[in-house]
Amino acid sequence: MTKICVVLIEDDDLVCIGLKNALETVADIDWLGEAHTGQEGFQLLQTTQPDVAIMDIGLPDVDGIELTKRIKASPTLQTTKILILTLHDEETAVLEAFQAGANSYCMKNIRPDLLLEAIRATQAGQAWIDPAIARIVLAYAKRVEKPDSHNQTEKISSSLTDRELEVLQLIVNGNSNANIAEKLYITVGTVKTHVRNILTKLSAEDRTQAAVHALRSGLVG
Amino acid sequence: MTKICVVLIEDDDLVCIGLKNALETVADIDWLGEAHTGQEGFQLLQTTQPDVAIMDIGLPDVDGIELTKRIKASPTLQTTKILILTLHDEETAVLEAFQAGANSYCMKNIRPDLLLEAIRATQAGQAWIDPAIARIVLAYAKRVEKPDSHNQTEKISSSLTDRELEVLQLIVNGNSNANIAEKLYITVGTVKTHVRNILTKLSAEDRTQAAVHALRSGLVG
DNA sequence: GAAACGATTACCCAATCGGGTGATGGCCAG
DNA sequence: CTGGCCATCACCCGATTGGGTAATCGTTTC
Repeated sequence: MTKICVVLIEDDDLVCIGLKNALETVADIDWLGEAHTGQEGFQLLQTTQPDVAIMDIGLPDVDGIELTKRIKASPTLQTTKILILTLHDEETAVLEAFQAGANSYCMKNIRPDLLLEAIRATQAGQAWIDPAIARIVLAYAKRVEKPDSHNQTEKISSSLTDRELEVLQLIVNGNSNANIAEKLYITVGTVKTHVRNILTKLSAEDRTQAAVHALRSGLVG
Repeated sequence: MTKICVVLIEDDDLVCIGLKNALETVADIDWLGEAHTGQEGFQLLQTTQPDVAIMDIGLPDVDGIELTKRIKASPTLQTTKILILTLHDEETAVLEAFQAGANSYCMKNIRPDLLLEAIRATQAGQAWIDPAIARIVLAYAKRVEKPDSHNQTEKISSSLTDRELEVLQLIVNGNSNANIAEKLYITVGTVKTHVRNILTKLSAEDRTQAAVHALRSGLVG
């Protein structure tokens, strides 16, 4: 059996040591070394050419997302898979990392046995997404899923007029009635009428409920 | 320890028996029964009110996607999480299932121990996506680019305290400050303080923006 | 041509919300 | 044991929201 060659790029010493101890002794893992900064990490990658690079997002110099882009852009590192290991669970960080070409994404509090599972899946060319992260990606996928939604959403949205949908979208985007009025070149009075009609049609008691309903049902993005 | 109540909706007898044997003996699983058709399954769900419903997509009458929609539309089954277990790894099926509101998605060839992991994660409100499926969802999310551009990567959200998260969840569920106070057995004054802190931490101007942010970033369900 | 519907505007009023300020007690770490 | 963090509560006040009611002006549809 061929071992999986792994390097770690992580600035936190504790995490570094912990992972090394946890993985070094595993039969099918070949621990090639670790780096503490992005620059250093890139050097290490060039010389070791690992199967899987485990990396933090929050590195002191070059962050994990930038490093991911460089790896994907490097002709000599095309076979290296990237496993992001981080504390961040913010939407932008997660999506940016994947956009950059990261293969997998784990939280630092992941159980060691699951991390091992993740490393193997990543090496095999699969994407392993931490459940906590999966929610974010899903929420995103759900939000962009809509260009061709001709299902039950149709019925609800058909009860809302075009103008009302427009107002609803602005509500979801966090606008006050005054802001909406400004953006649609109508008076606040009109906006209030639209909002009231929206609330009635969606059986919502206030704009917050309307926004949540709209997002969950995919009425708007 | 409270057990996780589970039902299975699956037309293939072999898979049915296999799963039952595999899961019935697990300590924290309470096997409430199984159904072989969508109709039958819906009945079973109504009477048993399980924590997690494991279901096939390819059912003879009402398919898993339709059934998922019905569950999500049913007022009495709001707490039931849905774990799709199937052979299908086609993009449309996967995306449709998630759009319908499925929480997790596993392939039938999943290893039993990982399935167990998936059930637990699902019950806990997380999304467990099979690595093979994750690739599809990711590829999709990647393909559809984000139209909304200017996002100033604020590092936030994880700084919310437990209590604040609790309040945020109630906001998303459409509660007024008075309602939240009632449900948490605290006064409105306290709720207002929490809400103000939430708004500050999330850089939101009002509760609606906070709710939208929470939903989008997966902070709450 | 009348009826129905959608978009627009205005006004009043009560409830809710959000900002500001300040205070108390519990708990934990240095 | 002191300072910081968290949860708790109380005020005040201005801004915003949502409900009710009513009116005008186009389209579209029957």
